[in-house]
Amino acid sequence: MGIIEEDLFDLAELFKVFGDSTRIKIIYSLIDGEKNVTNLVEDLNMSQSAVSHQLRILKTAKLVRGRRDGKAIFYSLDDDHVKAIFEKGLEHIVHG
Amino acid sequence: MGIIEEDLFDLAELFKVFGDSTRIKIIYSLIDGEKNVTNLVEDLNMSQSAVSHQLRILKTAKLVRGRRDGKAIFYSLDDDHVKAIFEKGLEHIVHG
DNA sequence: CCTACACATGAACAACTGTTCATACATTCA
DNA sequence: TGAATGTATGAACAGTTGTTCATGTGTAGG
Repeated sequence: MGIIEEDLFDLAELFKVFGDSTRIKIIYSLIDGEKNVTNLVEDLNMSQSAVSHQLRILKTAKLVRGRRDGKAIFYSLDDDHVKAIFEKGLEHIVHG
Repeated sequence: MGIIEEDLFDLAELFKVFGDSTRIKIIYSLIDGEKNVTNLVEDLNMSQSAVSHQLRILKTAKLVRGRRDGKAIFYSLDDDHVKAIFEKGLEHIVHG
């Protein structure tokens, strides 16, 4: 497993996506299970626009994925790594 | 383990520190073991000032720690969590 | 002391980021 | 088709971030 400079760049980009309060709240909210945008807006108490913008960033980074059901779009964490990274970070917080 | 809003904020702040190429390179470089600033400057091929500025951020976030030996200051990862978080992130990259 | 070396730090500036506001797109139902 | 609901998106703007440049601090040796 040879790590090249590009991997380190990508890694920084990944953590950059985790490094925002709004996006972290979205990820935390989705650990419970999938939620649509309206649910998330209520959960975070933020504007629908702000949440949608951040969902797009999370989706582009392949951290969440969306599934349409009628008018609503339900988002969920894309894979188990997302939760794992979240939890590893949390460990560092609570043991600090 | 009740997670409150402040924890999520701190968590985002933590990932924010990981979310920069220079700092990720420093962390990666320190996985090998402690290094002084001059070593890191050569390793990253960046200005001493830029590296020092980022070291300060990493130190403030308690991700690295410094130990003076004569004129040099040797930096190392502060605890095992740092490496663990780095590696969890890397898993997501290489399986992408 | 004075110089050289190792590192830190403050100011400044360009680049980037996240929110808001307005508007557009998509789907359902009457 | 028209209205209502759910979501996405572009522009714009303030706030933040990382680098550079210049300078300051600390340590060892002569």
